Amino acid sequence: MAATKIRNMEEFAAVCGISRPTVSKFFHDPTSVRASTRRKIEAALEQHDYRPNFYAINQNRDRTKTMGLVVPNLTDPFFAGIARMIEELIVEAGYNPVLLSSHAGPDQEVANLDSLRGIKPAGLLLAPLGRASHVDAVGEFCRDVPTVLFDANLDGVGEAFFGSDNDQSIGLIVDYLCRSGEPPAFFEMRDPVNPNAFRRRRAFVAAMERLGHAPTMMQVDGVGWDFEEIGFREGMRMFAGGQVPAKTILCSNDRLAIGLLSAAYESGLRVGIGAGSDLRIAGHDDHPFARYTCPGLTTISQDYSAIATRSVDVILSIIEEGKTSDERAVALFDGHLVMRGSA
Amino acid sequence: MAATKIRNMEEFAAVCGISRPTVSKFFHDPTSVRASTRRKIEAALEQHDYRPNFYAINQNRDRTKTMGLVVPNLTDPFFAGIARMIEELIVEAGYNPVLLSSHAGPDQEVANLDSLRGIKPAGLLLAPLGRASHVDAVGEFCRDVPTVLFDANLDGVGEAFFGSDNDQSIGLIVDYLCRSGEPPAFFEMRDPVNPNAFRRRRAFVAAMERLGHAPTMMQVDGVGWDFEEIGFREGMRMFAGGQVPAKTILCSNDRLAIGLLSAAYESGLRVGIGAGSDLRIAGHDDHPFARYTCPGLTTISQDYSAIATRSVDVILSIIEEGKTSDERAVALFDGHLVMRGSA
DNA sequence: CCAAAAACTTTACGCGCGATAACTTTTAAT
DNA sequence: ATTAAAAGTTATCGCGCGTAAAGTTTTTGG
Repeated sequence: MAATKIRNMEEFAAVCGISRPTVSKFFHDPTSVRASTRRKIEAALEQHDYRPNFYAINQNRDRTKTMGLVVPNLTDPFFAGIARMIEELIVEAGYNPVLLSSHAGPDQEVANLDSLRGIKPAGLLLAPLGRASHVDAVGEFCRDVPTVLFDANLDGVGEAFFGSDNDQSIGLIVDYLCRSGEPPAFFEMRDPVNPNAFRRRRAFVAAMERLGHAPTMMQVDGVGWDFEEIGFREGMRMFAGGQVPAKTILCSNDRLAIGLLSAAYESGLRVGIGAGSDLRIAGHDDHPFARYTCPGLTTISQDYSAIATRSVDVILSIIEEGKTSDERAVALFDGHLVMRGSA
Repeated sequence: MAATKIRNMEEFAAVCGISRPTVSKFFHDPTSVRASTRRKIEAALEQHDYRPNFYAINQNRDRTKTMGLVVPNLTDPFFAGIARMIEELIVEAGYNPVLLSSHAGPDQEVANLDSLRGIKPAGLLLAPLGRASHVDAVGEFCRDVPTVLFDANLDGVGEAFFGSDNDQSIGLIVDYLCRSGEPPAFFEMRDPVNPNAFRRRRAFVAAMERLGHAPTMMQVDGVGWDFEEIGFREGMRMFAGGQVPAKTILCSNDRLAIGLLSAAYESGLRVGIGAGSDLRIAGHDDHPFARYTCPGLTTISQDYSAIATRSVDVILSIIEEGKTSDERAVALFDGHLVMRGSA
């Protein structure tokens, strides 16, 4: 590190012995300059730790090298996990991810997009709140900035959508549960905040009817994102006095199931598939802790990796090659059954 | 929304019927202009949705209105939770939080600080990786940007540190465990990545010796952040054949305990305080899922709220009032015992 | 070795805003 | 009503970089 402090690209170019426009080109794309000049610049870079002013670079750009990444709730391990995957892919592609969480609701979702607008992102990867989202506001943003939705769809919003096929996955686990024991009842929140809940409800009804069973719904009260608490509280109520309202319960998501399992344990009920068990409980999502419930939670694992990869691939190609097709790409990936002890 | 698109502050000022410097003042601080002109501007704002160019604003600033927030691992619910708390406080104070996770290790921690440097943040709230951190690089950053550490301390780095008093909290739970049953053995990773592990180890030894017991350490192999997996795997090994290496096990953190509880269950051992129980398991941190383990996990809840509040308060006062004292503020907050069924 | 192509240099302008100076108008206090 | 203080106006500069035009040097290929 030399004593001379470099203030701007002009000074740095002087140190390199190269003109400023060429240095500017170098920072835009190192391969666009002659190998010999590139070496000179890189040599100078090692001695003087200069970096172009981030704000000056972007001031006159319509699009920057930042990429928005907005998820419903970062404290939900599912979204934390997929956000991390996507973040890595974005960084690999040479973009700068800006991670925001809409946990406070649709207003914050819009606020997130609003603050992103000021940053002029090259694109946005958005897992919307879903039914609760202010679709108009989100849609308007998508008209200005290339956007790919994932996890939850909003009809016609964004250039593409990638998520899980709830019909397939719920069908799969309903099939399994019916085949291996009594048909399941469906445990969910009456008025859920999480995006895919309604699709799963419909998928459950469809799957049960397909198999010739009347669908039993267990819709519990509760607001917000504290699903474990809701599952636990309503479970305690259901199981009061050792009552079992159904021999098999399929939860709309693993976090509800985790609460329900805990309630069953507290109520002295044995959950599992063994002979002495009182009921079976299954979930959906393959939550990071689903392996460690007691017993382990039988569930559906979503293909996070496929969702993340496709989402990033598509947003990048839209940004870098322009919109190639008029069609809105949609792909739903299959979930896989993960059999553990609980069902 | 009017048809005329506003391109810059000049045009917007014209629409307002106000001069540009005054409009500039308004955006810097709305109360700094006369109420009548403020109304004019706000009226125009409702019709033309103009926002000052983010990059142009910050180009000539040494310090911006952004605040760095760097944590070791966002997929760890503990850090996700405290990050969210801090984020809210930062937003309330009128700053823009930039959230980064150092999950890939010390190199990424430095890379995070490096990319923050380009953004010229007003300050940084840093939960460092701890022992693994590249202390020199982190320290150098702190000399340029006001920084408050939280959760884990690095000696002499940053303007202040706020965290939990591991001596107090471990002492508290060791006391409780010794008083209510057999003295605990300490279950931890031999070479932990998480910040406070070593302090807790020392605190455990000290607490046991204070009570006149020989400290029993159970140090297991395993690398990375997948603590539940490590706790489960090593638990299964320990409990093989129904063996119980100790009647009471205190885990270095809840995530290890969650894995261990699961292993105990799988091994047919009954965890709890009841008469028929085989062993007791306790943790530390009051993980969001600690309530829902089977049985519920007895643990220590850290005072997240105090840590978050103080950290933000101090960084704000340093930024806005300058460094008032030469002393590096340090405060350790007490943990509280949360008694559940597991111990 | 020579011509064409590629890369580089010099010069100059613009982006959107912050900031200041010098001057004018409005407001508040006597 | 008078006057000083407060607020607003006009004019102008600078920030660090992108970018384009015109001219010069270096590289490449036959």
